[in-house]
Amino acid sequence: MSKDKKQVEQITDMEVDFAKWYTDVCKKAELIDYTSVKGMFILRPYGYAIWENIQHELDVMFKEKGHENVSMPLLIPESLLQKEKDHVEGFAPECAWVTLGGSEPLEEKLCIRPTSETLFCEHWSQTVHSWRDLPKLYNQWCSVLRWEKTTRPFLRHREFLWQEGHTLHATPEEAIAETEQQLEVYARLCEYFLAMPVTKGLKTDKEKFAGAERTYAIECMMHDGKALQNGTSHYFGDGFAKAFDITFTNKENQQETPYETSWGFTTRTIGGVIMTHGDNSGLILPPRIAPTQVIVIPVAQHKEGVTEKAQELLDMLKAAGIRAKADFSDQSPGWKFAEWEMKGVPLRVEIGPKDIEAGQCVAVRRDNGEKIFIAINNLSATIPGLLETVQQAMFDKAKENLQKKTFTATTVEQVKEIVEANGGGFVKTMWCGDEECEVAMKDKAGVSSRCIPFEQENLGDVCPVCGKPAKKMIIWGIAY
RNA sequence: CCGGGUGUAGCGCAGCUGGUAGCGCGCCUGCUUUGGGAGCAGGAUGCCGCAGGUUCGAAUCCUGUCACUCGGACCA
Repeated sequence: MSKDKKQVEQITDMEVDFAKWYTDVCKKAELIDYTSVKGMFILRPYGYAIWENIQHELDVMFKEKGHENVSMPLLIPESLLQKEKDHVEGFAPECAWVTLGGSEPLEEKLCIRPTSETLFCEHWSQTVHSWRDLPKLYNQWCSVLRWEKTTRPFLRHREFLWQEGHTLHATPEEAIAETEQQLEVYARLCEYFLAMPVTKGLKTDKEKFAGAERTYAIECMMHDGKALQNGTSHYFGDGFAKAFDITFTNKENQQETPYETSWGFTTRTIGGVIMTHGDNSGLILPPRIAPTQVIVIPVAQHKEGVTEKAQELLDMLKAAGIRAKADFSDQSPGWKFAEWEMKGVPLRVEIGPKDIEAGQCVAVRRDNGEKIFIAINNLSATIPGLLETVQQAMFDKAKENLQKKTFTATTVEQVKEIVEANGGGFVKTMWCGDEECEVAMKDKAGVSSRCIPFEQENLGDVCPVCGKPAKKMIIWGIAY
């Protein structure tokens, strides 16, 4: 084993260069690949498998809450996009347009959907007539296009996969409840399945979605101290419905305007998983979402009985409902260890001649490297619990990191010092609610508002920027 | 979009005072190995990012362009 080879294969240490570490992991764990068009990424089978698992868990939760999946068109006529003023102002700058059909110029140019509110609205304006038609609880799995200036794997694609939920309700109360309910679904996905602790809250007016009355979001803390938003849920009031002339007849035979929501979750979160859990050996995947939960590695597989025993273990694990694979390739054991660590498989099971003789195998945890000897007879009974242990340990570790990077401050100078010392972090302060102070905080301390958390604390009664009475506690940070 | 860096084999790189491309790893074949990225022997692989220009001749010089990347702005 030459030193040079190791250096070639190794990823950059995250302490040396976190950004390089991140892209190294994305590429070397074979999650993603670049294409010849900026911001257009290939999700390779392993990366797509993670998305499929996320997709499945979300889809189950959506359907439990009564949502139905639909498929809307890719293209939006310019006139349709322009119906809601705030919405078009927010999205038009990053829209891509189709102006030709074959060789014929189009009469009206068509926007490649950056999001589909307008399409749902147009559809509902024609199909919703009665209170009996409500609520509409729709969801779409698709990709959307936004012409971003800076792109990064998972974190910012020009085309990205997501789901967008769109719902229509008879009352504001019902719509708001829907918005909050779906935020909880996202929080559940992050915390229970992805082992990422979240901070739930409301976006400021400055940061809210174009056209929304309220935007809720969940914010996660990455290993380097930067914040990542994972999922947003918007309450539109009746703004869109009015702009698109959606009305229904209520029980009293009167015309009313319904209330709308939308909520979205994207592949960006996979970037969040990488930056929350990964280490210098590569990816670490939470067991509940890992495409492969257990990798069986035969040691000295040319020796009599080893391959057969490894196959036997694999069959046992699969029979126990575990997503398991075995690596029978002719690479050396050391190579396989490093490779599957890179790919973040939560548990490795080694089986070699010595183990077979002892009637055992060795399980190694990806999250902390711990080796556990397991009698082969007990394998199927032991592994599920071990996967649970890993899942929980990953959440606890991420939570610890979140707590370590969460601070409170009462002055702008303090915010600045904390952020500079920690490369980011969540800094909680009071806030008067004025956008001017929000902008000033960005200028003076280099942070933007992340959210006004549901869980409020009393950190005093004045705004650190203007000194006027403060209404709310807000969280600041540096966002991806 | 503004500023810095980088594009040469699958990966990492050398060659860049112009003369027609090289190293390491990987890959393929064979044998020996196998508990932390194995060893030996043989073999294959290049629109030198792309497009123009200068020149007898360009990976090398000039212009443009595209992509990656870091910072900033913008954005969810």
